[in-house]
Amino acid sequence: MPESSESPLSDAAAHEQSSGPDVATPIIAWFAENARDLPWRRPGFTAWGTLVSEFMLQQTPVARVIPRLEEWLARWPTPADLAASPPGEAVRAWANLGYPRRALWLHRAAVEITERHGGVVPSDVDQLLALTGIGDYTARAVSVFAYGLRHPVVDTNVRRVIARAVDGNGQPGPPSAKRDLPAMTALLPDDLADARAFNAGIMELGAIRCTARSPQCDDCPLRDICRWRAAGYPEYTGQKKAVQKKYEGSDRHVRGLIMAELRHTHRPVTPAEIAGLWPDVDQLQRALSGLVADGLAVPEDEGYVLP
DNA sequence: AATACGTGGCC
DNA sequence: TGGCCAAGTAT
Repeated sequence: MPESSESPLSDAAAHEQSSGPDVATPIIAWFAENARDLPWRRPGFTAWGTLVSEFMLQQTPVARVIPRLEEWLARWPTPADLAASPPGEAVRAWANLGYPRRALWLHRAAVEITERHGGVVPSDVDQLLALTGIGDYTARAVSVFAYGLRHPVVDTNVRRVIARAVDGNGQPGPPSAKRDLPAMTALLPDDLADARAFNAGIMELGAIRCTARSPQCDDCPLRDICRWRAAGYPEYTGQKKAVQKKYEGSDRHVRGLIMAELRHTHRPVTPAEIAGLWPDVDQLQRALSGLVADGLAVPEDEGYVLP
């Protein structure tokens, strides 16, 4: 009799019978050997640091985030420190990370954490979701990575790995909490530490091996069980992603020009200076109004300043 | 549900 | 060159 009677099936293996091959075990093992050395994986990294990193990582590449994150945490080591600064300083420190509303939202979240949670980043997903700028991904990421709670964490990397390895599709369909969370839950190990490592590992796999454009399947821990690979990498036939609009000449572009100007000075930016940023007066006015409406620019006597 | 929202690197 | 992509959220 083999050792199966003496070594019971692991939790992960137990899922196998109803849910296909075990995805978690090879990913956890791979992650233990291949995890990048990133700031938020350092021992002693705080929950606040995790929250800040997750805000910055929303749609912005890791390499661009790291220097800004380190500056940010040196300047504002706690939520209360950030809450005590003007929001405009957060926008300035955000620099070129893009989507500067996130800086405003992060500042607002810091105020909320200070007021509602005594300055301690909450671990509860629903309390995190109630904070400004925190959605389904970030709430779970903070709860899991900062506090070790057991939840599925689903980002674009995770969705892509599951689409390929489990569903046999080259790309995931449109994001859907209704489908994405159950799909990840079905793969999640029962053990707390394993669940955390699996969440981090599958995200890392999507980020550095199972990438969108050039997957390195020969070095993938799932190469023997990946359904997309087994099927010969069929073209994706599902719903196409909405085409990203051209940036050059867009309203976003003009907003970006104005924001760069506001960040680079502590003096009000005059209407004349703003007028010099872009030839189309109507578009410039539209961008400026939008920024004021968003709270990123504030009109003063002399011109516009950060909040 | 579709769209707006920055900035830059990569092939 | 230019389209695609990047740890999403709010509306």
